[in-house]
Amino acid sequence: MQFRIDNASGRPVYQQIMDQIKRDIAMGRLIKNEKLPTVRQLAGQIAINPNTIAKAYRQLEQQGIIVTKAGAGAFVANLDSSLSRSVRKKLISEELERIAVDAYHMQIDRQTLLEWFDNAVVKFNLPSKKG
Amino acid sequence: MQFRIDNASGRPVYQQIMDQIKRDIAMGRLIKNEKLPTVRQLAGQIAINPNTIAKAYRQLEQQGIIVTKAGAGAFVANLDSSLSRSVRKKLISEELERIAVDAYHMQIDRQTLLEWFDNAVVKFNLPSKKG
DNA sequence: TATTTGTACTATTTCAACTATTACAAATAT
DNA sequence: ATATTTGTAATAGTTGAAATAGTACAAATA
Repeated sequence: MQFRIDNASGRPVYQQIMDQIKRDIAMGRLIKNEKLPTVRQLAGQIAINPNTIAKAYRQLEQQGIIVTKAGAGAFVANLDSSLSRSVRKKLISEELERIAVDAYHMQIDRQTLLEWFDNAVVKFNLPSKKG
Repeated sequence: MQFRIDNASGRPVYQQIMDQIKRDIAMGRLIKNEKLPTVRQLAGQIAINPNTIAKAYRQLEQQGIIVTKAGAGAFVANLDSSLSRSVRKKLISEELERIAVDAYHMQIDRQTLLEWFDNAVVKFNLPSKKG
């Protein structure tokens, strides 16, 4: 598994780890029950402290995205969003609105933004309705 | 002008200020050349340090969203995105992809996400093509 | 039974965010 | 002119998250 950490991005390393694992799962590069790198492996590979990886795994588990077993390792969990629809809508819509504001100030027209949106969404395996 | 600061959100206060000003402009609540609250006014109203407001204004000016004149105040600037199209596309697309990943893990289907996207975009005055 | 694995804990360092205060130059009002 | 208001700059200090360093422990595995 390949990781790319950008120390100049301002984004905390443990969040970059989380981002990339979530992204790989969403793109189908990591599948259900697949084993993730061990905490110590990944810490060695990226050359950072094991605690930072542990923090990322801890939060991913809390979000229900991976399952960890002491002694065995960390594994991709089943999809199971325990958040209510209203909470999910609120979280996603806030982000979407922030993007719309940025698009306004960058003078991006509606059609172009929709095009970029489609390009982004098509990369991931979102279910279709009733799917 | 009304401001709402959430100290528990984890988002820095100066960014919350920026968010709300950018949002108000994008929604047409603040129009070109309109005067913003003074640094000291706003600091008093929100009960935070003037430096924090100054930081927000400084960055908004750097982004070309407002214009400031010492002695006069801060004003809404003309729309003028100096960023290249490729840079704008990269910035926006990265955010859109992050949302798509989150939507995947929340098991949000394509149609629903598009619907939420439309709801978000319609709130702001994005130009139409050639507009 | 020895090793590997995730977890927990404490201590320390680093840095961004924020506060507090003072000072200054440009714009404005009188 | 001159006093006031404005954004800006600078210094110093506080707070909290992020990350490092090291040790220890219990569960799973070989």
